[in-house]
Amino acid sequence: VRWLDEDEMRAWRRLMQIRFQLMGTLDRELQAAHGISMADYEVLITISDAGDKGLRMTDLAESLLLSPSGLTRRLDGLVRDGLVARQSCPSDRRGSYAVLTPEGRRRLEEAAPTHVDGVRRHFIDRLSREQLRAMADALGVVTSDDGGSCGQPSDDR
Amino acid sequence: VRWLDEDEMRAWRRLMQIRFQLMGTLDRELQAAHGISMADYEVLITISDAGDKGLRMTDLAESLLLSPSGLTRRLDGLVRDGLVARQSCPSDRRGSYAVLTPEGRRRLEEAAPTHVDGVRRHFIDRLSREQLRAMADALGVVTSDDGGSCGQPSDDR
DNA sequence: CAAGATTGACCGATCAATCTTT
DNA sequence: AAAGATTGATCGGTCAATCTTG
Repeated sequence: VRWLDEDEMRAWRRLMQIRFQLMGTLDRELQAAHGISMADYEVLITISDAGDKGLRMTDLAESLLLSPSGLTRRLDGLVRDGLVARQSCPSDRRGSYAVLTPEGRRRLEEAAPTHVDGVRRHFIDRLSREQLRAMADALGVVTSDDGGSCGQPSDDR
Repeated sequence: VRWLDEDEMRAWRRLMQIRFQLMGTLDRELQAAHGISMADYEVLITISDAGDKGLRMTDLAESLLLSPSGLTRRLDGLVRDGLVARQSCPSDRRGSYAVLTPEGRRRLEEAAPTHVDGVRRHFIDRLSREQLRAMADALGVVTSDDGGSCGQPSDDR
């Protein structure tokens, strides 16, 4: 076995570390300022990006890397709080769309500046433009084509 | 508000993506080959790194970025499976040490090559040495001094 | 039967409360 | 009292099973 040398270990350790630290920080800031978790924010922004007609449950689950049941339950909370509504699809009555309520859109628009500001303060603005590009390129190599196990929440068995 | 431009968005999105994808892949590979989750592996390796006398629960929880109760429960499983033992501390009878059992050490030594191989295949070996150093440097800037909100001093060097 | 979505059982984490020892 | 660790309640996620529609 070829173990990790010092450079390799440093890169690996920091990647593992950032995953908790950065998300945790952004989550706490968003919660404190707007009472919305990062998980909720990601749901809202994903629905919003899909346009006015909303998004199929299946597609939403895939975007969020969530299992179908996981999505159902995450949506339950947002529906209960009145930020999202389920809207049944006329052409295929099996499916349903998740759409933002006016309240949901309002809350998202309130929260978005806080979120972007957090991403800037804790990540983007700490790096030079060259570092940013290098980072995106490197992460792109890593995330692309991960042996077929990427994307789907439940996959190879 | 200054929104994210294309480069910035790309870096941010990929960082978010990798957190699920890479960990998920390594977890599945480790599970399939040795029946050990990444979570378990991290416990074992942390105890192992602490040397033969083991590690106090509190210190272990801090290393793993886990709450005290979370650690108790994670250890419960490993103790039940015979990989870790709790050993009460003679000088302070409130505390206890987590130590590896011989079986635990054996399983860790079996799993380690698989783990390192996975880290190489899915991350390290996809990057050049320059990319690796740049990535570590950039992540170091991000992880260090995150407003003090999330314990753990970064292992900067 | 297959596909979209939900439900039941369970797992792993957290906070708040508790028990023991200092 | 305060500190180390565990326990009870609960939350958010997964898988397997289910229900409905195509």
